[in-house]
Amino acid sequence: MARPGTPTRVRKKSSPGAEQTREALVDAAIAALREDGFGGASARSIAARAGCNQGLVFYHFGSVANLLLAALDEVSRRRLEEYERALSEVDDLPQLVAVASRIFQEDLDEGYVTVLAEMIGGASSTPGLGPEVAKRIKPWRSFAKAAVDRVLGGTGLATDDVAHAIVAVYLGLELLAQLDGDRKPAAALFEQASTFAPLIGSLT
Amino acid sequence: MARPGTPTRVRKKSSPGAEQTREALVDAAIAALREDGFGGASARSIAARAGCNQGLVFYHFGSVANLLLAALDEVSRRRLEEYERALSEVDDLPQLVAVASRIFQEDLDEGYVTVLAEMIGGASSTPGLGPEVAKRIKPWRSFAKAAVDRVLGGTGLATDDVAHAIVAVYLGLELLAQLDGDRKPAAALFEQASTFAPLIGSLT
DNA sequence: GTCTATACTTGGATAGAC
DNA sequence: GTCTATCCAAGTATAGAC
Repeated sequence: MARPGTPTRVRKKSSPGAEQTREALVDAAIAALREDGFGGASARSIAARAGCNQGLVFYHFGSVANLLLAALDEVSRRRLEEYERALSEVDDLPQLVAVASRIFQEDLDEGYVTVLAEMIGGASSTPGLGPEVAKRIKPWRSFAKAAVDRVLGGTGLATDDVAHAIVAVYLGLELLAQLDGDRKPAAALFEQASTFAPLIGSLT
Repeated sequence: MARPGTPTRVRKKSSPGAEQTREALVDAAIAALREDGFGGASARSIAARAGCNQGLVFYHFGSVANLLLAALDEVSRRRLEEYERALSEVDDLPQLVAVASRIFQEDLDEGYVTVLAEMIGGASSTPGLGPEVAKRIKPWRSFAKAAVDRVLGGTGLATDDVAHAIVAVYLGLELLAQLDGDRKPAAALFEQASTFAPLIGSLT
């Protein structure tokens, strides 16, 4: 939300190497996007979170936009790894909904989807950023399609469209949850979905 | 009425009246949010679009944030009016999907949902803006619920959750369409929905 | 590699002329 | 009511010391 209180510090003040600093900046950028949004993710605010100097943003990443893209890369890497792990347990639609529910809860708690949504929304005001963000969102969409194919494949359904809708719901629920500061409606929705999943599953 | 010697000046010729300027600024703010996003909607960029001076933003609205909220108000007013008109033609789920499809297409073409999504996303980086935006999004949610109730009411379904999901899909599809510069996936999704609507309708 | 200092730019906001 | 001028804060980015 809109910066109440002290921002999250992700690194203690010692004398680290280059790799530590890069990581600290990426983590700080994630935190900044999550807590202050795209507009609040400035070189200065990120560096303050990382406990290092503002100039290091440009030394290590060349520009703020590049650092934010690196943050998006990192979030994608972490989550898709977790998603793959979770998807391997899934065989049918009810299971998928249950797993998706748990994972989405994690995503909201950790603010990962916030990072996605803020980068997508923010891309419109930074020339050239859009295509780079799109490139990094693509794996999420591919994953969604793979998950849908796994449980609805061979049913003649247009899994492309279903996957697209799922990503849209994901982002939209995040926007609303962020706006309200309330994740309960999203949770309730997943509960509804889990009661309907067997029904839909039996239709196919 | 006008006394002799003091002709009533309806409007100065060289400069527009206050109301015209306000409207121009609001329209310009909508355009700025749509084309340049929240981050690109500065007092200077908006005033340039409106063809007037930057200082007038503060004279008429006090702050940029207030102008953006006025823009959101105007978008809500325009669209909800249109929505109400459209909803009155609707009696069942297939009709609702058809009407929603047409309206959503309009929303995308005119960039109305972009304004919503940008304001929601941008609110995280401007202290105090979140609650104000939430207040203005509420009518959209109420409308969605009313529409859902109209076609699914009395079926025991949790229409609150369904309406919440619909708003989420709406915002999410917009984010993705904006990112890709492509509205076709959203259109395809509505087409899918219109083939499934009768099926769901018959279930209830 | 990291820090300090600084040039440059943009944006929010106000004062005062017209 | 509108415009010009200006101040001030914040942000990007670079140079150079350590």
